[in-house]
Amino acid sequence: MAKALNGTKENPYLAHLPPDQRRTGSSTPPTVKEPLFGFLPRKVKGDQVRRAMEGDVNPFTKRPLSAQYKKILDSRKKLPVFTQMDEFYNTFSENQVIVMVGETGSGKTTQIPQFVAYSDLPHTKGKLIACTQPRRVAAMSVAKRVADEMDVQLGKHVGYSIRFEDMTEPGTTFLKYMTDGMLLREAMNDPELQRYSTIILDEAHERTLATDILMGLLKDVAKRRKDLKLIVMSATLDAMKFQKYFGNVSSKDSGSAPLFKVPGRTHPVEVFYTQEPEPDYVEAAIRTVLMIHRAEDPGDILLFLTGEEEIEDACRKIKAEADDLMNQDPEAVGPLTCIPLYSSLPPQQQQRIFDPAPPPRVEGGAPGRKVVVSTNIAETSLTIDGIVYVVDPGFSKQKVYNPRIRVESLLVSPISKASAQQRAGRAGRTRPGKCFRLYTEKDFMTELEEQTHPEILRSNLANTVLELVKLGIKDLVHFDYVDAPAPETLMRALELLNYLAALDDEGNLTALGSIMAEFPLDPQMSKMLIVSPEFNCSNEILTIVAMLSVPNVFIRPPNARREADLAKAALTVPDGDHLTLLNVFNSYKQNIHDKNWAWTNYLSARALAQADNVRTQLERIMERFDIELVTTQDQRKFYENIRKALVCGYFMQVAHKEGEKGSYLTVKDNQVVALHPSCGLETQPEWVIFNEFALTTRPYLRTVTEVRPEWLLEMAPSYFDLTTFPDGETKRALVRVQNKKMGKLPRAIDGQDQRAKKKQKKS
DNA sequence: GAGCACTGC
Repeated sequence: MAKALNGTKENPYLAHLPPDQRRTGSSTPPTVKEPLFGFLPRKVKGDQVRRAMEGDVNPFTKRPLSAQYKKILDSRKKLPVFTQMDEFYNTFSENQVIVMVGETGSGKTTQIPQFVAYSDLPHTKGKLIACTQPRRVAAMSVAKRVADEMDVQLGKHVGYSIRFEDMTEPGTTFLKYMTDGMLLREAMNDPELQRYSTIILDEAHERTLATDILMGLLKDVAKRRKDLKLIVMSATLDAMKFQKYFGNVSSKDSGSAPLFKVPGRTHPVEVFYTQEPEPDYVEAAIRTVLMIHRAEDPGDILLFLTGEEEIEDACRKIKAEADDLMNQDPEAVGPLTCIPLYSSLPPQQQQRIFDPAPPPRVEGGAPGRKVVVSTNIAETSLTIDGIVYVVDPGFSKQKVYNPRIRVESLLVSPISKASAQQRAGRAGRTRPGKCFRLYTEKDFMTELEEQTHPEILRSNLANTVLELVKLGIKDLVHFDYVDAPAPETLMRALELLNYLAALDDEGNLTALGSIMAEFPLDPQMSKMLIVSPEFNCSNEILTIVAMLSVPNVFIRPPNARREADLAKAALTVPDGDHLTLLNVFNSYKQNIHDKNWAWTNYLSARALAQADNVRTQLERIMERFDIELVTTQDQRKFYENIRKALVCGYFMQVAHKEGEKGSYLTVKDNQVVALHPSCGLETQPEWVIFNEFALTTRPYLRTVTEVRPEWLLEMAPSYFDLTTFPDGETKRALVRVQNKKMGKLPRAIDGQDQRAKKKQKKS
């Protein structure tokens, strides 16, 4: 039974004080101001909390509360969640798991964790409350806001934890905002998550890979740890699914976790559909933007398109046509600025979306208008105030995974209803707005999926499977997924991990696999990094891995392609793109004091700095496992050793040249591919390993390095076991290599191959 | 002779 904070022996609030300072056994009210007097952990009522919040002393720090605190408190009281505090405490006190629905503007992300703090009193027990976010910026900015609201310094009682930045103070921080991926990492080393009293999964409806895995883990942990509470916060449409999923955590629950619902605070948005389907959505979008500009009241426009090129193109066209309109009728049509927005834009240029709309061209003339043309980034990650009109063609680029050929690629696909709703909502942030959907109402009702498929169904799961095995989940097929991935996707992941020797034939984690899981990398990369000291090139592989983990460093402006290509050629290593990446990074470090070096060489300084950061992080992990950092002293072997180490990780991503036209076949999967035009190889070697299979205008291999076939046989004998290898030209080439290696004379191909050859001739 | 939706460890 929980005891109240009233000065009895069990008073956990005083446990940190020396015994003589504890007011034990006394029935007289405390002489010191104690804002949390009488608080029973997890039995707290709304009126108690409100009284504590209204006091003069910070209940958590015992310091006097500032005037700023009072001011923020007044604005907090106006939030919809705040008015439902009593209901929240009733639900929270009585249930281990609750699902909460809080629409945009309800204040759930900032308020609920604070409410929980008053109930859990985590600071008295050395525990923490965690609130996960899918994005780093959100974790950081919300933590800052909540620290202000609680009148504490960010990083003390309230902090955040994201990759590369831990803004928490052990022993002091009791409320921690963090990325979902970060909590998943923590779970790998503390599967019971003992540090936490309550875990809040925010934005669960986004269904990121990490949130989905956390839901499965936490459901299980909650069954074992009855003291752990969970709050799953989501948008309306998904709530029921989560309620059912968490329904059987406690035996007394009747198959459905309770729902706590808080309305949002947004303005109405009127939605319009087209009468007929639009054959060309970009053209229709441009037309609609111009129609709004001509005919609608002042207010900024947000247009959703799918990618960089499409956006830049549309911006040019909108600008040109809007200028025409204004010149034809300067009285009626105001000036228009068109601002592109996508993630690979430098942050400074992304800031332009917050610029005000242009003023009228002449005094008293038609007002100006701002049009933001954006990818999905404006759907969740970035909020632009002042948007009144949204134009939604109904498409976005989405990741899809094909386990059959093991290829992850981006495809332009129709969005979901939930996504369309989210987009429309962007028009109602500051005042009532309008949303123009460039598809018919019927298509909306019948063609669009309710929800975007969760990421777990659209991804290669090699990494996730390794993490799960490290977490002690043996039976991956029967893991309690919210949505189970395709069995074939799991099979592919297990197969890859087995070939990499991260898992043994029974699916158990090997010592190597255990170390691999510690690296925030794809298993192929952690494998080659771990084995690289054997080839005397761990310094170099570390750099290559870091470079492969950040966005493309090569910049190619449309108006300076030739110059950019020349700059790149000067840094190119002809044996392979991986080696070029190494060379670029080393040159960057050598010229680190020349601030213009990256710019003059058409390289992204931001991506290079990021690579440096990643490299440092990985280096620390290597140190922890005593993986040496070494460099080959024999210059003649320098590149060869690196290429051998690359094979140790990427032997399943090999292509063999077939014919003379530069066409390649991927080994075993037999996909016809070409080297990407950005590839820097000076010849077309017979054997290459590749980092990426890209499905764009046609299938391409990106980031390619030449390898020798005898290395394949040597480094990955089980994968290249010729007795089980599928017949074909690739196998015949490998047989020739093997025969030569074994000192045999070149001889006629064996019977099996004869048959294959005959078959090939026929077709 | 192309392009990189977005996020995360």
